[in-house]
Amino acid sequence: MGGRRSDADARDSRAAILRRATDVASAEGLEGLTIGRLASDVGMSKAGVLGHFGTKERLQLEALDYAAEVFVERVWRPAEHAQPGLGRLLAICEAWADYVQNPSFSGGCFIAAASFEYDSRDGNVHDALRTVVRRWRRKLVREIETAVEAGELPSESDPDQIAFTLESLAAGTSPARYLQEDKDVAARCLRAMRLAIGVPAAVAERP
Amino acid sequence: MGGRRSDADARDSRAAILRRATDVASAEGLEGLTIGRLASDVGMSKAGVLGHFGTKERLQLEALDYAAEVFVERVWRPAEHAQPGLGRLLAICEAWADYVQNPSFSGGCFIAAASFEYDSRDGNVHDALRTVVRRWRRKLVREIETAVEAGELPSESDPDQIAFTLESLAAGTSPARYLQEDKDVAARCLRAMRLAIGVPAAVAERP
DNA sequence: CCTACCGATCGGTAGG
DNA sequence: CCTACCGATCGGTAGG
Repeated sequence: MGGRRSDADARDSRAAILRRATDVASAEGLEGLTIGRLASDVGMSKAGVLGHFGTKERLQLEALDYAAEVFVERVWRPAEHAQPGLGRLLAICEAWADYVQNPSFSGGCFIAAASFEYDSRDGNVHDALRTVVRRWRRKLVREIETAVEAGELPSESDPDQIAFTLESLAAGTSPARYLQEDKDVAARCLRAMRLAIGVPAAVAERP
Repeated sequence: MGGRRSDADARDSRAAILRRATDVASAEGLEGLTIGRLASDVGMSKAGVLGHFGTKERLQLEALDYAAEVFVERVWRPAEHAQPGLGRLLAICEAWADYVQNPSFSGGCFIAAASFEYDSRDGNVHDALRTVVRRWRRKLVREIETAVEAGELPSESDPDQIAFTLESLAAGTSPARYLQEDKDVAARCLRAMRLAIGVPAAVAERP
């Protein structure tokens, strides 16, 4: 044991650290991450862990990037090939509601948790988070606008308002999973999302 | 300086510690609270601060109690004297949306932040939080039921679904204040709440 | 990638 | 309510 291993091994252990860091942070918070705990989790020394990232902040930023990739994979990817407009928007909502109930990290949606943790701090993590959240917001607004332009949603629809509501619903649903007795938050969340979008009855009623 | 002061003085400094603790925790998290920082903020020694509460956990629990009282004061109290049913429900939503935009603590709504922080931990703080959140949920559901029974809302309304949606909206709106550019989250939140309730047009359009 | 270490700070206690 | 202290742990560095 000890000493530098091959580049491939180094990449593997780096990835393992990052996965573990993201999972821990989803439950305990990005600020609650500690190098020492992470080191013992992955069976390395503190210096070994820190060597991959330099500082705790860089580790936090990389964990955020990783979580953002997972979010895109879980929420955007399944909807990507649906028809642009209302069809894709509803596919996004379905995947999103499913993600909220069945998240990829043990503490729930990392992005939502980090948003709460850093909304009133400043610094590089706050800024990076803001960028991630805004990018997603723009994607949502554009999809809603497409649906309105295609006549799939009423022309009086307010895309910014709808995007705001969808985001609030997805974020706000998270703590209900564990803190409440709610059995099927995905169904509840999706129902609320459809109402907010103003889905025409014919579409809302389909299986 | 030094030595035990009068009971009244002791109560005052206890209250000052609690106010400060709640404010700090709203921004940095209940877990991020430290006795040392709190002590220097209020101009006391660590032992002096801890003497009032015994342990950090008791301090956290008391901060939660205090924040819950403030929440009731800001969100329930202004609506208390409105007519039971839809009138009171809408008054609650107005006060709630206002509270989200203009919270009593510098980090935003303490309850929402703590819900995220503790949803996937366990322990006494988690349990206490769960109690607070459930009590509020029941109050909401009852108010919605009253409105339905009075014929102010459609008889097909689902009180649990509506209460769930209102809570998710209020909680999820919090991070939008700082993390997004959103100017008037109170108005957006309130609009989303009214839509979720299914407020009859005549009521929704009033000033 | 390790051992060995740094100063700072953590929650909490003893004793007054 | 203070000073003085406890062992543990923090993020990070030196040196190999």
